[in-house]
Parts: sequence; C-alpha cells; structure tokens
Amino acid sequence: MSKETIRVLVVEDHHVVRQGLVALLNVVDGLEVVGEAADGVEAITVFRKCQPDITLIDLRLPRMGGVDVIQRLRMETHGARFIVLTTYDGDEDIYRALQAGARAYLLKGMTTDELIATIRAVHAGKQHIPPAIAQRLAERMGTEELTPREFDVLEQIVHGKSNKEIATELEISEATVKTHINSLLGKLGVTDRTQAATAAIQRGIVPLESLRKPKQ
Amino acid sequence: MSKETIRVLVVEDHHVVRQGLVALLNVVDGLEVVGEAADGVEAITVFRKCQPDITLIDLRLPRMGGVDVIQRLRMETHGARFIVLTTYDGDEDIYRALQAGARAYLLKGMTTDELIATIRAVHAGKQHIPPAIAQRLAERMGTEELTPREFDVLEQIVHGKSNKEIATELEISEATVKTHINSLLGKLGVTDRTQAATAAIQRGIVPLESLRKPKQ
DNA sequence: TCCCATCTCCACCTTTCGATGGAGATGGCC
DNA sequence: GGCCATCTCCATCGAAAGGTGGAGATGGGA
Repeated sequence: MSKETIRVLVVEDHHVVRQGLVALLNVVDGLEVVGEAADGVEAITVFRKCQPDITLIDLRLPRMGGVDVIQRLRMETHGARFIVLTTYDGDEDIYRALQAGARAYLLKGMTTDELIATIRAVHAGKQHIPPAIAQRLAERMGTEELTPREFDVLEQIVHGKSNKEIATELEISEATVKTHINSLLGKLGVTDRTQAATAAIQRGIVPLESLRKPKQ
Repeated sequence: MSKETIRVLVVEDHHVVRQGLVALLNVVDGLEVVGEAADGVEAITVFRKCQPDITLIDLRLPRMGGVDVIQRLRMETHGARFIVLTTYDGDEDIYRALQAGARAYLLKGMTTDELIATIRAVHAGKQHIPPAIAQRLAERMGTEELTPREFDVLEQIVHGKSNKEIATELEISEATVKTHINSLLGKLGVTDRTQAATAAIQRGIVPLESLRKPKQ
C-alpha cells in the first residue's frame, strides 16, 4: 500500500491556488492528482467517482462548506482521509473540521515539503496538527459551549442589533435577551457586547461574510 | 515592446500559492517569472535586482505590507507596474492599493486566463479593475475620511475598550472620547459602537489580526 | 421519578452610551 | 487676517446596556 501511488483529490475554489496545488503535487513521485473540485457539491460528486486516498480540502467553499463535505463523505466511505488546507479560519472552524474527521489541518503558508510530508503521513494512517493549531484548539476546548439560543443572540449582536431589535427578531422579551447576553458574555469571557462581537468574528463563530449581506 | 517577454515578479507569502503562480505563469508564452519574494522587505530587494515589468503582489505580507512596498517602489522606479492579487481584504485595502499606484486588483478566485489577460493589459499600459471591486470602491468613495484621532478611538473600540478606558489610553477626557465617537459613528454610517467595530473589521479599517495580540 | 439544562420572563438598580449644543485652542491655507 | 478642520473639554439628558437574584415551564436523560 505504501509503495503504490497516493491518489489525491484537490478541493479548492480559488482557481489559481487549485491549479498551483495540482501542478505542485503532480511532479511529486508517488502522488497523483486524480480529481479537482471548485465547490462543495462538486467535491462530493468527484469524490464518488474517483475514490481518492487523500482529499485535500479548503473549508470555505461555495455551495457547501468543507466541514459538511467531510462529514457527508466520511459517512459513506469509511477509509476516506481528509487534510484541511486553509489560510486561517478562526478556532471554530479548526475545531469543527477535526470533529468532522479531518486528519490534518494545514495553513497555506507552509512549505511544499511540509505539505507532501503531511500527505504521506496521513496516508500512512497518522494524524498531523501543527503546534500553533493545536495550541488554539486547546484554548477553544477550555471554553464553554454556547446554547443554540445564545448563539442566535450572539449572531444578532454581531449584526449590530440592539436588545430591543433582537427581542423582536427572535420573538422573545427584552428581558430574555438580556439573560442570554449575560450568559454568553460569561462563556466567551468578555465584558460587553462589542467584545462579544469581535470575539465571535475572530474565532469564526459568526462568519465575517454574513456581515455584507443582511439577509443570509 | 509588446513582442518581448514580459518579466514578472511574484510577491506572495503563502508558499503553495506562490509556487502555484510561478508554475502557472512560466508555462505561458511571453511571460517569464524573474523573481519571487515572500515578504515586503524581500520584495524591495528582489525588485531592485531584477527590475521586472510587472509585479504581482499580495497585500498582506510579513514585515512590510503590500501597499507600502508599492508606494516605495513607485517612487524610485517610474515605470513600475503593479497588480494586486489578493483573496479579499476589505474596501480600505483596495482603496489604498490603488491610491499607492496599483494598476489592477484581482481576486485569487479568478481564472488563469483572466490573470494572464490582466498581466498583458497592464503591461500594455492599461488599467484593470473588476466590476465587483469597482463597485465597492465607489461606495467607499462616498464615505467621509476619519480623522487620525477618530481612527485611534475606533481602533480602541474594536479592541473592546470602554469610553473610560479609551480616555485613559489616549490621555484625553471621556468627554472628548464621546465627541470623537459621535463623529465617527456618523462618518461610518452606523448607530453604535458595536456596529462601528464590525464595520471597521469588515472594511479592513482595523485589521482582524490586531485582535489576537493585545499589544501591537 | 427526579435532576438538569435550557428557555422564558420579571423587577430593580447602576453604569455606560449616545445625542445635543455648546466653547476655546491650535495650525494650516487662502 | 480670516477661514476651516481638528482636537480638546464641558454639562445635561434620556436611552440602552449590564448585573443580580429570582421564578416557572419544558423536555431529555439517568
């Protein structure tokens, strides 16, 4: 198994980066790019067709996020191995990607050698998380989970809503909004809504893109 | 001039992306990558040595930002032409890059053909701004400039400081802080500090990275 | 069944924010 | 000199936010 060629699927929406990856990997002995996909839905289709040993996947993808893709494909193909390759997407994404079953998490800033070494390692059944990532993951582990409702409120805060507006939006009283806020401030380890908003963005709890379009 | 090979310098800190770009460009007829740099300072050194026709440059770079690099090099080499190539960096960066003298602004999501066409166009003396970018640029043009002091205050807001803390930090009275806030809320077109914070992050007025490290 | 998390709401209180309408000082620009 | 932007500060006000200590309802899990 280790002497055979490792069949790789590359899932990445940025054309330049994807073509770059393919070009890089194809000149490496023992690696072969057997498929490419530019979004999550395409990733699933291509995966089923080419059954790669390793899937190199970005988290931010059009149509369907990387985490969902990993989750879906891991259910139907027991041996599937995923390496998340991303620029930097907040602690929350790292956490969810590993939860979903990714074996490694790499930043695009790493060297080609590191990338290849990681592909080989994961193919051999190992796991690979860079120290910097592991560090942040550990921090995130220490923090309490937000309840669904607290998350709803936090989302509204990030979108600049007042307590009254949040109450209207979620169809609850302002008192309840305050209760949730009080609770989530504690869990996030911050003291006011502005800090909560920036923390949520920075950790990737609420995606920055959601700010541009009012209606998601 | 148009029949000769276009000499390109690639400035990009992500190894994978950079090598991808180099691999892509080198197989194109009429293009030649004559240099690579992984950070701003290196970019300046390499530029001086190889004197490229076109410099493909990312904005987020270690040691020295892309905007500063462009500004510096444009002063010493009159014919230098720059194409900014980035994922997405808030309206503020687009604006400053073009101000600094970049001829084109491309997202990494574009196709290889677009990239090559843009390089040729810029080399021929043209300018190229994608419609989506131009759109946002126009919006940004309509907004008033923040004064230096207002920017200071906004920065503190993004970092989660209260008015009292900001007053202490900037060594002014809380009343003055309020005055600045009132003014910047109006200029940003928002109604409270939380909206100001998210707007600042989203537009790239205050970099998201500055949140992680309290002391810049 | 009992426990616990969650969601909901209330009252009360203090602090903080944001809005308004001032005003004096500085320094650059015409 | 006069104009204008900027920075600084003041008082006052109402609205919003945050803290505290409750409490009832629900529903799932041990």
